[in-house]
Amino acid sequence: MLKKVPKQARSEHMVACILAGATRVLDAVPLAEATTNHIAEVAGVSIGSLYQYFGSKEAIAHCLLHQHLEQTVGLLREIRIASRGCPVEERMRLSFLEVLRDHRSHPMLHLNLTAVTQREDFPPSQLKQVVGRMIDEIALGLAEEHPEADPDEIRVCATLRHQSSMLLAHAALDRRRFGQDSLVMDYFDTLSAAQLSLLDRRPVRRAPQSS
Amino acid sequence: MLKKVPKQARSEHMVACILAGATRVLDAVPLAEATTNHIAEVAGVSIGSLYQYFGSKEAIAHCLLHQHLEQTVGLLREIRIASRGCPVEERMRLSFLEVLRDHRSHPMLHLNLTAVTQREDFPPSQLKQVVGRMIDEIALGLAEEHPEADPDEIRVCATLRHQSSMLLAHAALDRRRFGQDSLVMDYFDTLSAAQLSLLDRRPVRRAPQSS
Amino acid sequence: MLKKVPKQARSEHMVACILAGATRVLDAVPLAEATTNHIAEVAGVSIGSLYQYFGSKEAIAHCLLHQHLEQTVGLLREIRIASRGCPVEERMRLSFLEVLRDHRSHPMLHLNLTAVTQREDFPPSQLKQVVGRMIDEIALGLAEEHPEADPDEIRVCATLRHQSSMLLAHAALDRRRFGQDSLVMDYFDTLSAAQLSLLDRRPVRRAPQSS
Amino acid sequence: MLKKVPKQARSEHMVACILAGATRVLDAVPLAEATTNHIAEVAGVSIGSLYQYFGSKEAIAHCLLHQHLEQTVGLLREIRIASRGCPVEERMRLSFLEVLRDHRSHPMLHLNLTAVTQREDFPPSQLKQVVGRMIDEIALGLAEEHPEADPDEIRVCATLRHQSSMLLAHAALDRRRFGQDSLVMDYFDTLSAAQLSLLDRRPVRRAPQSS
DNA sequence: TATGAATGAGTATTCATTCAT
DNA sequence: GATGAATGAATACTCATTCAT
Repeated sequence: MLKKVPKQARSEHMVACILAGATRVLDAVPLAEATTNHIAEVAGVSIGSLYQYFGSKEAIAHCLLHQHLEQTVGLLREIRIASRGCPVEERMRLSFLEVLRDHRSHPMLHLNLTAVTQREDFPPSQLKQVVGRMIDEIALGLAEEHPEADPDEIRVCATLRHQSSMLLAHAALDRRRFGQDSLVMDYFDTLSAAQLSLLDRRPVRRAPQSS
Repeated sequence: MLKKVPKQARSEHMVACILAGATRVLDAVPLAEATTNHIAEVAGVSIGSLYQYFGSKEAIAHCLLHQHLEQTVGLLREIRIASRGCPVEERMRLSFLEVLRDHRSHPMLHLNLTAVTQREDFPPSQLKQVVGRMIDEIALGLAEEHPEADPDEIRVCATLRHQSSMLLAHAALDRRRFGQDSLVMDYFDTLSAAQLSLLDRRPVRRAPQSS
Repeated sequence: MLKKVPKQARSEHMVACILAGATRVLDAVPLAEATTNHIAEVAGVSIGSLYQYFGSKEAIAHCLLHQHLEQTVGLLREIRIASRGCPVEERMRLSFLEVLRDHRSHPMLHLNLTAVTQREDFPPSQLKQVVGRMIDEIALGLAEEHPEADPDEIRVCATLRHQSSMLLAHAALDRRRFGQDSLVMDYFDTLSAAQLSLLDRRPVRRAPQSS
Repeated sequence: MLKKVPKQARSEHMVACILAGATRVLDAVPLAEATTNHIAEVAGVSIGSLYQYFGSKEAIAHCLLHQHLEQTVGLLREIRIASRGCPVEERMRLSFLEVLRDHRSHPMLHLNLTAVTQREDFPPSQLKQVVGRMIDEIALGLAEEHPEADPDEIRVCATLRHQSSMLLAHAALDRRRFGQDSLVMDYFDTLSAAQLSLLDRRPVRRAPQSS
């Protein structure tokens, strides 16, 4: 990802500055419209230095995405541990609220980073690993609630939760549709319950309570 | 939308070619990276001709989106009319399968068109109208099933269905995660039932705090 | 000049329309910014027809210039003949007023046509002839006043008059400098007198009357 | 005027090269037909570098015009100071010879720069100031000769002198008409005397109607 | 190592001109 | 002849990337 691993304090600070600049820039314009010169300028770093550490514009985006995923995984772990003992719905909701908060603070950024992921030429290895760790973390949470469930099934379910949380959080950014968060949370609760019921092998389909 | 309305057969063919080319190109790369020259080349049309009918790169994307939405609205209507008498779940599923098939045939394209929609400078009127018609069409389907429901509530529900169908269809594109459609349909059925139950005012959620 | 000499009434009308359109367009924008499509549109003629009669954009400008010079030569002749018997200054002034009026009615056009003349690749023969006739006409006027003067000298003087009249008329278009025509005419009279004195072989130089 | 002020020696050289190239190009073709790529090529500089310092094609022309006017103002000042004590005609002639020499060395260039001035969208401030300084300089010369004259009248006269010098110098470029400079100088002397006499309030005109 | 000047391939768009109808 | 759709070379300008200082 990084062209050169920063060893000295100065280098580390440089890389941090560049990423901070990139965060600000990519939170305002799509990656394709963001220029490296602009990122360097906002970062308060010379364009030459930027290329000392990042081989290309995409490398910056990838690094940012990586950094962000790592951060989120950490947060989710903390919440999982801290919320032990709470009712399921509450635990699910707490995690999602964290994701939501994160998206709300950098609306465009997440759209951009997701777009990077969708590219055909998306580079695998490094980033796939972090996504994997994210799924693992979610799976851990589900396993705590359903110790009896098949691990494979739990992973599939975790993957779905990850996907849908991201999608819902993105959608929630559109204030025109989701004016109030209560609507989003309602939606989330419904989704979440449905998903959990899938895990219970007792599908909700066909008007369950109406019988 | 179009700079000049094609009158002769030749012109119509030209516009069709350009849109076909744009479809192929935008199904491969994000709009920001697609070049007008490339679109023209793939369309087998000179760049000058492209600009004879479309004032800008964005105009092409907008036209494509418009065309596609119109098509989908039409399909949904046909399905709604043809499926009268079938059980609810079946009707819902038929519509969604259509959406899914469409996404599957042009995976990237839909991602791109959605991205266009998210742009801040997204132009209103023309396209917003078609999105409106789409919601209306979904609302009609719901109203047939719930004639007693409040029209406003139906529209909200229709909007949510539209959103979630899109989200699910997008997610389903990721073959790495949804290898078999049965999984997607399971997911859809669950979601769909949950949403319908919301309309019934009998939420699916298990043990909400309100009890 | 013309690709094809119009023979029929319809063709002549066509050419007239094109030239009228070109006049309107070139009176608004510099030749380099005027497009043939725009000229055709303003002329109410198809672009294909325009190229039927004029081989290129420049051909139109040249034709316009030619037409205009012919017209001016004719006007100057009429004035010369009609003003016989008037005092010299009056005669000179009458001619210049005609030139000035013409420039005032199509300010930009003259600037443009002059610019065409200045081009390095300005084509000779045809247009040079008309300019020659213009000089001849002016020379005739001077000869009537100075029958005793050497013909060659008269031609040089006529050339100077032509040049300076054009220049002065152009300059007079700049209302910021020449707010009132009286100033222009004052200037013209001074110039004119100085030129006539050159012809008298009694140069004005060095404060003539102050001695 | 300049997008970025050159600080290092290298940058200054770059800007100098670009302006030199632009001078050569604009001395051959009208601004509208000069391409930035061509200017860059002739200047031996990459197109990117050109745009590093000049925001647009027009910016180059304006800068060139500015530079040239500054230079001329400086020259005229030097001549005025150096020629103190010489007879009036001599002083006037010396200044004009300088202008003439300048035009002769870059015939088309001056035509082009003047054309730039005539554009409707001609930007004010910066360039207008230099033109103002030019008039001021000429006025200073006149004031030395006519200390008793009204300052306002001197400025009007200076403006006229500036105009007519330019016009005459432009006209003199046409070697077909002004084969020898003696003719131009004769013409200039006559004009100059006439103008000075205007300032003396004793018009040269022969037999005006006011007598 | 840090800098930022220099580079030039690449982009959207225009417009003179051709030619099938 | 008249039309206007089609063409594509050409243009102004941008920006990722390199490299001399």
